[in-house]
Amino acid sequence: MLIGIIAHESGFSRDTIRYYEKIGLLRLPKRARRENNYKEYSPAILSRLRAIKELKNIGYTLAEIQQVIMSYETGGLDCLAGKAQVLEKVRLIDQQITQLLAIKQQLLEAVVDCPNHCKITAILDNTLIGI
Amino acid sequence: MLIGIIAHESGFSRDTIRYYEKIGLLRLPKRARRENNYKEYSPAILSRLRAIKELKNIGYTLAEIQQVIMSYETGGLDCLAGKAQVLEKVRLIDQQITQLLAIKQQLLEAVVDCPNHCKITAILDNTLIGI
DNA sequence: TTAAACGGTGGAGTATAGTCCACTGTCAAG
DNA sequence: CTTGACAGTGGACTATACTCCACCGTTTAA
Repeated sequence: MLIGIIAHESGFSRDTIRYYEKIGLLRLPKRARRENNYKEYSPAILSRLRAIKELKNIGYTLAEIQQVIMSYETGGLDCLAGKAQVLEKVRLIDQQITQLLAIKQQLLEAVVDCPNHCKITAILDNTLIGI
Repeated sequence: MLIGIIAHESGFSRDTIRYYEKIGLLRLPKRARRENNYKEYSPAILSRLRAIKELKNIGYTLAEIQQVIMSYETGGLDCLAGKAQVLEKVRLIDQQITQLLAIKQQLLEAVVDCPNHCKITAILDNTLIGI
C-alpha cells in the first residue's frame, strides 16, 4: 500500500506518518520500495499505526508508545512491570477524576451560591440535582 | 511575598511564574514593587497559582485557564450568560470524567481480562498481530 | 567586607508533535 | 502530450510550555 492509502486508513496525515518514520516510531524494511522509489507500506504498518492511535487516545506520549511497543515486541509486557505500568496509569486517571470532581463542585457552588438568584438558578437546581 | 516564597508555596518555578506574568496569565499591580524593585506578590496571586495548578492537572491548557479565570473575574458568574458558561464547563468536566472512566475501564480490562497478558497487550494483540 | 543567595530583565534554547513548503519525480486520464 | 494527483526529500516553521543563561543589582550572614 502507498502512503495515501495508509494515511486514509489510519487517520494520520502523510506528514505525520513520515514524521513517525523519521523519529523511528515506524520502521520500514529497507526493501520496502517499489521500483519507482515509492514506499510500500505493509498491513503490519497499518496495524501499528492503529495501535499508535489507540495508545495516543489513552494519553500516551509518542515516547511512551515507542517504549510500550518495544516492550511488547520483546515480550516484555507479559511481566509484572507491565502491569505496574498500567496500574500507575489507572492511579493517575483516578487522581484526575478526583480533581475534576472537586472543580465541578466548586463551579456548582459558585453558580448556586450566587446572591442574585435569577431564574436560571431554578433551572440549574433542577438540572444539576444529583450531580 | 517575594517570588521565592511564592514559587515554593505554589510549586511552580520562578521561571514559570515569570513566564506566566509574561503571557498575562498573572498580572501584578503596577505598584506591586518594593523600593528595591523586587516584586511583591499578594496572597491572591498565590491562590491564583494554586487554581492554575489544579486546572493544569485536569488537562486545561494555559489559554483555557486564562479564559476560565477571566470569566470568573469579570463577574461572569453573576449573570445568566455566566451561569450558562459554568454549566457548559460542568458539562465538559462530566464528559472528561466519562472518558477517563472509559479509559480506566479499558486499562483494567486489559490488565485483568487477559490471563497471562497485561496492559495494552489486549490492544496490541488486536492491532499488532503479524508484526 | 565579601561571598552566597536572592531578585530583575532580556533573550536564547528545549521538548513535543507535528505542519508546511519548495522542488522534484511518477503515473493515469483525457 | 500535457495536466493533475500523488510520491519523495530536506528543511523551515508553528504552538505550547517551559527552562536556562548572562548579566546585573540587593540582601544577608559569616
